[in-house]
Amino acid sequence: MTSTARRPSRVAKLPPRERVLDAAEQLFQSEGIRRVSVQAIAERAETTKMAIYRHFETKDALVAEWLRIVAADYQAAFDRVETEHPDRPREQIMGLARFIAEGLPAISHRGCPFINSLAELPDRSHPARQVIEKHKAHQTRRLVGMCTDAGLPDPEQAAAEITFVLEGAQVSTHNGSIDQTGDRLMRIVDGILNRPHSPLDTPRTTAT
Amino acid sequence: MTSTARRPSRVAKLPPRERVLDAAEQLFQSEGIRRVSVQAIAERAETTKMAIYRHFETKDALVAEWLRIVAADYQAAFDRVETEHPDRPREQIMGLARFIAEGLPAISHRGCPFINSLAELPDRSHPARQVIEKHKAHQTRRLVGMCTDAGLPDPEQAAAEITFVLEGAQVSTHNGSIDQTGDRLMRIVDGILNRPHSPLDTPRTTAT
DNA sequence: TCCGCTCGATACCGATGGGTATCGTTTGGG
DNA sequence: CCCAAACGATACCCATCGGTATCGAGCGGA
Repeated sequence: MTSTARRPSRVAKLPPRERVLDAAEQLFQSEGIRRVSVQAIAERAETTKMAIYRHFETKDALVAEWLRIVAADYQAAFDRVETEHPDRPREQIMGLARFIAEGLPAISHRGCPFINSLAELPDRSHPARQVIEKHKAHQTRRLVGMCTDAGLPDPEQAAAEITFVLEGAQVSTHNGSIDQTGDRLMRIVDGILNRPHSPLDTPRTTAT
Repeated sequence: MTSTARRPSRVAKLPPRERVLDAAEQLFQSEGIRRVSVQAIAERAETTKMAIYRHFETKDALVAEWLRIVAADYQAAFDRVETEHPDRPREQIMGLARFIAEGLPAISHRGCPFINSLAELPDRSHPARQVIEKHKAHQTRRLVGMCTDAGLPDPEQAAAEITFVLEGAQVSTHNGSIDQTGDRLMRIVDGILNRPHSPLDTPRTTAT
């Protein structure tokens, strides 16, 4: 999840812009956006506020850039499961579920960055919001594609169900209302993929 | 969801404390907690900041009180479906799902108050956090009870799945990544309840 | 060598916001 | 009728925070 492997994450002699993004990543994730001041980011990045404003127009721009990076991490996860399980859409989806499930412990204190940012940025005009919406739309499209490839009946509905479950698992992990969310999540997704789709049964509710 | 039926919601000649709670409810829901100043609440309630601080120790206490009210609304929804469908746990659960599904359009701009508050209040020690956790735990307990009564194999797992789906539907509605979330949600919950439980699969607690 | 860019440091500005003090006015119960 | 409590209004204090201005030190390239 928080992609601690992307960059050394050890603030060292990286160029300041990278150090700032590293620091922002850590602080935004653990403390939230609005609770973290630019000053705090500067200190954590071992630089100054001025240096930050040389690289980013405003704090909002920095937030948007951070979310772009997080989105790229998720995209990378999609890419990885696709290359690891070529032409095996079911295993690709299970790989995605595992990616989320394994990230759950890391977000148990603090939630999913997208969900949190959505709550912290009510303005739809905020640049970060557009990053999120674009990312989510792209992710949904890709998941629907996998469900289609997996031969699931009504792939859009299946993608919706998987999305709901993935998001919900993160929320429930965050508020601690349910235990063993990782295991439960894997079992649920497995159940969705291996559901016996009785051909007589399907024309029940107003399916598309 | 936002329970516009609970109180007149029309700021009139209610006692100031009620007017403050009304105003806080509307503003916190639509704008978020941290973006709403006490001053703004006072203006909306047609009173002053001082009057607010006569009834609430701090802003945090007001936030907690607001969430207590929201939680009570949800509890009322539980009570309602139980009395409307006595001894029919499946219909009770469907009623809950419908309660959430019908609330989705109202939260399409802004998300579920609990999820949002969780994101806005990272401190586990915040009084509002304890309200949320207590409420979520209670809700989970009740849902597990319904699943048990419904004779579902592994009721805890079923309750987890339903919870995930309900939370996820709210998140996905908020970020707009999926369309027709209400219909999809109802179909999913229906599928969970009417799933053919293969008798070999789960020799678990065959609770009544 | 010298020019220009980036970097670091500090001080500052203006706005916002939580919370308090004060004072005059309303209001309802004994 | 009278008093005390609650109310409304205003002004204020102080901390935080986004963003800016300035100045001097390093540093790479021509």
